[in-house]
Amino acid sequence: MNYKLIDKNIVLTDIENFSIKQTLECGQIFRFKYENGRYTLIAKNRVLHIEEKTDRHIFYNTDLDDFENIWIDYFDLKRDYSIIQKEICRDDNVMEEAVDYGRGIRILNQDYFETTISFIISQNNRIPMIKAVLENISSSYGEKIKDEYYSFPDWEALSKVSDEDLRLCKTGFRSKYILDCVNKISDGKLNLKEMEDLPTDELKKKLMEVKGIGEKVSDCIVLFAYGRREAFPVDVWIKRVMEFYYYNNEKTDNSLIRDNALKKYGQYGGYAQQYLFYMARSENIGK
DNA sequence: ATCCAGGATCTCC
DNA sequence: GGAGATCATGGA
Repeated sequence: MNYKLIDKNIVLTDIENFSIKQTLECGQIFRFKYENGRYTLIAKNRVLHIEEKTDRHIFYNTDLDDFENIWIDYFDLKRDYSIIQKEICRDDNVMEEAVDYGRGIRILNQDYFETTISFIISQNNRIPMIKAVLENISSSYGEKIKDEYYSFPDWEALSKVSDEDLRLCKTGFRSKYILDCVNKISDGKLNLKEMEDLPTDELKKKLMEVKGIGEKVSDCIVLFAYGRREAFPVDVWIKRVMEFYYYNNEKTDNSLIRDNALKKYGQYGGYAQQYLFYMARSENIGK
């Protein structure tokens, strides 16, 4: 990896297995857009513009301090993904194809609260709708960063919002789940920061005490926010693509799919899941 | 119009 | 502990 500051922009070169397009569009994050040839990401209370060229990425209007102290970790740039890719592709032709398809995916290290609320909203919902709801919540209850960009609100800001008002953001039946999460935090029954040291199974169970967080949503939260890369969320896409390729096109219980994946991919389950999800959804496999 | 979406809960057995 | 209906909302 090589990076340098040129005119208030960070130019990143010589890095393998990184694509901002694949990283943002693989379904792990919702608060971004693509416009005029570059991505705009809202995270870490900042607005970041990123352009991807064949031999480099350009991070606009940032500095070395932010890049080194925030974005390298956020984009998981220090990890060697070639080891992971080689390991999960062993005796697995389907995974080879999936890795080849999404080789530039990095699993982000996202904010606990925003990720929790985001994946509560994700249940029985579509990605464009999830993005719209999160934008509604941010512009209504977050703080203005600059221009039309707002931060995602913290739990204190959302604790002042009524169920009725939250529904105006198109959360639908999920508003009561969001409020249950916020209330548990304000009551001290849930502390997302303190939970970061728990073993993964206990962390998952603790999250699942919140109404609206089940097995799959909990898996997403621990994977995308708490760095638990062994987690293997089984959603409709993973279910379809795995039934198609690994289960002879036969209906298979989510719990069985997950248990088998945990055994097969071990500490790399989350990566395997993202490669499969990205390929399946991008190519409409199994649908 | 009917079905479905990065599911979870509630009810009933 | 498993099957089935239900939950808002909007796009296909």
